[in-house]
Amino acid sequence: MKTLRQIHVRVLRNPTLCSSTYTFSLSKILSFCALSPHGDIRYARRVFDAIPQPNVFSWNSMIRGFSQVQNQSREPIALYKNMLFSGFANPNSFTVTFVLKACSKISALREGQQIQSHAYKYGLDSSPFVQTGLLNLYAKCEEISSARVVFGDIPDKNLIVWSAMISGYSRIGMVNEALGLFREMQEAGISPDEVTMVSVISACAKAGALDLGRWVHSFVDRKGIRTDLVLSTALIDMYAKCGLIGKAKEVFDEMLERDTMAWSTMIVGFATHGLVDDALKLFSWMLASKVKPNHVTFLGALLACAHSGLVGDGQRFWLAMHDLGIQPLMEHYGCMVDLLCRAGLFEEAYSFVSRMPFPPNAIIWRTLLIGCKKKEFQDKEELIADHLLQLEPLNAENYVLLSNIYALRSQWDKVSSMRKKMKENGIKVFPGCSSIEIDGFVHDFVVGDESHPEIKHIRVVLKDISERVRLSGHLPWTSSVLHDVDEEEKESALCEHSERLAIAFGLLKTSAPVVIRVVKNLRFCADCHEVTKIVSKEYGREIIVRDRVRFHRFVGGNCSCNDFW
DNA sequence: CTAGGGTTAG
Repeated sequence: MKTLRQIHVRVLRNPTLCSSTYTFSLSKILSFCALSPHGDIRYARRVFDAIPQPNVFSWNSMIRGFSQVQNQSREPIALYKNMLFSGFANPNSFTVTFVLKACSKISALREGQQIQSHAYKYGLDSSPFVQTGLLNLYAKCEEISSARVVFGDIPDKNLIVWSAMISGYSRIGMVNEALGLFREMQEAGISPDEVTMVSVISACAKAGALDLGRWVHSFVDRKGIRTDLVLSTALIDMYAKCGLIGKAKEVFDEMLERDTMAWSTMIVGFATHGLVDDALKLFSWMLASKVKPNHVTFLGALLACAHSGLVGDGQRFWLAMHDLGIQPLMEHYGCMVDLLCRAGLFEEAYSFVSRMPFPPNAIIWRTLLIGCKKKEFQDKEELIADHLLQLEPLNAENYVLLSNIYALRSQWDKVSSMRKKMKENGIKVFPGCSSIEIDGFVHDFVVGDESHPEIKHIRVVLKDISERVRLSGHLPWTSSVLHDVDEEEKESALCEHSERLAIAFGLLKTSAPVVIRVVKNLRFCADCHEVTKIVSKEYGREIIVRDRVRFHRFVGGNCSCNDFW
């Protein structure tokens, strides 16, 4: 920049330059300032403002420069609009590509769609870069069916196009579609590279698809695909999320360089497995290796503390975070509230929430609500319930949670008033869903859905499990698979129903550890925990259950995670 | 001067 400023001064002071050379020099200076990692976008802006009629190259440099800066803004879109208004330069395929990328980064769908129509108007829609830009815009905005339409319309699909579509499916958790497309891509004769594989591995992680994840890992090795920083991080996350925390650590140890995300992924992995010592040791090692922790790293550390009741350590991390200038986000507050509630410090949790610098969200209120289940904290219940229902009057989860707490206290009038409120607001319960991977295919189990081709066989196994649970002296769980029950009973049986289905099906077919992922609205309640223990013991099978928060590993009827309550 | 990738609280 220092040298460039000197050149800039010489250009400005040189009276012999003709106007075209002058403009050309300024646009070269501009593009350096806007695009080089050593550049300065504000300097670029000043240079740009001094060019009377910037050409398309200069506009493009500015648009791209502004979409490269750290905190995303609408500046590239504003520049694009100014370009059209100025009337001196028409957008070309580069312009459209850059501004579409800027739109995807901030999920500006409407603007992106307008740019799509400009692309047609200026005849740029045949450019492969514009096509990929559009595909990626829809994918990033989670408009996956529009993305698929764009994908279908691209005649010659190259590696980048396939990767973008697979990544789109993977990001929103449409795992089978992502993996299906990966197979189609190979059938079409396109070889995947490390970028494609990251999305495929991430899809396996989201699905808890261990068998498939392992196959993909060996595929990467077999094809000689470069295992770079990002790919290794994806592998760590996949093994951690599929229950093989030891394998995750192996990948981590083999890495030649590790950035903040790699460390954070490993720390969060340990924390969700209840391996608190490993998580916190890794955190210190990270600091010693001079890698800067970010907000996710601290979330992992706080998570570890919350899961093991380390209140003092959690509070020290909280302060350390402030010292490093990292502003706590909603998630960090949520983690602290959970930490305090689990340790039985409900009053502290409540006053912590009242001191928050921004209004707490529904998750925080729900965490508090679960924290005040103990009788002595009952007085705050109504207050929290009001906040929750005001914030999310249409979320069935809140009504079910409240109704269950009232039932716990035998306040049946309040239970029925919750039911009444739900009916008045026309709220439907979102069915629980579990999934399990067998032979590389992810089976989803949704409450009330009996369409699985092997449903009859599953019922036989369920009955058998039910019988074994009864024989070990426990009451069998309520299940609408086995009996017809009315709607209200069905609702309370949601959790049991789908998890049991998944477990039963897993025991039928696979000898690998059974990983069950609970997707929505469920928690791994004490009842499920008990039944899983019995099943693990009775069937002599290792079962790994992943609820939304962490892993529980059952061997011979014992749960090895040191969960803290 | 063009397009695709990893971690995130209950």
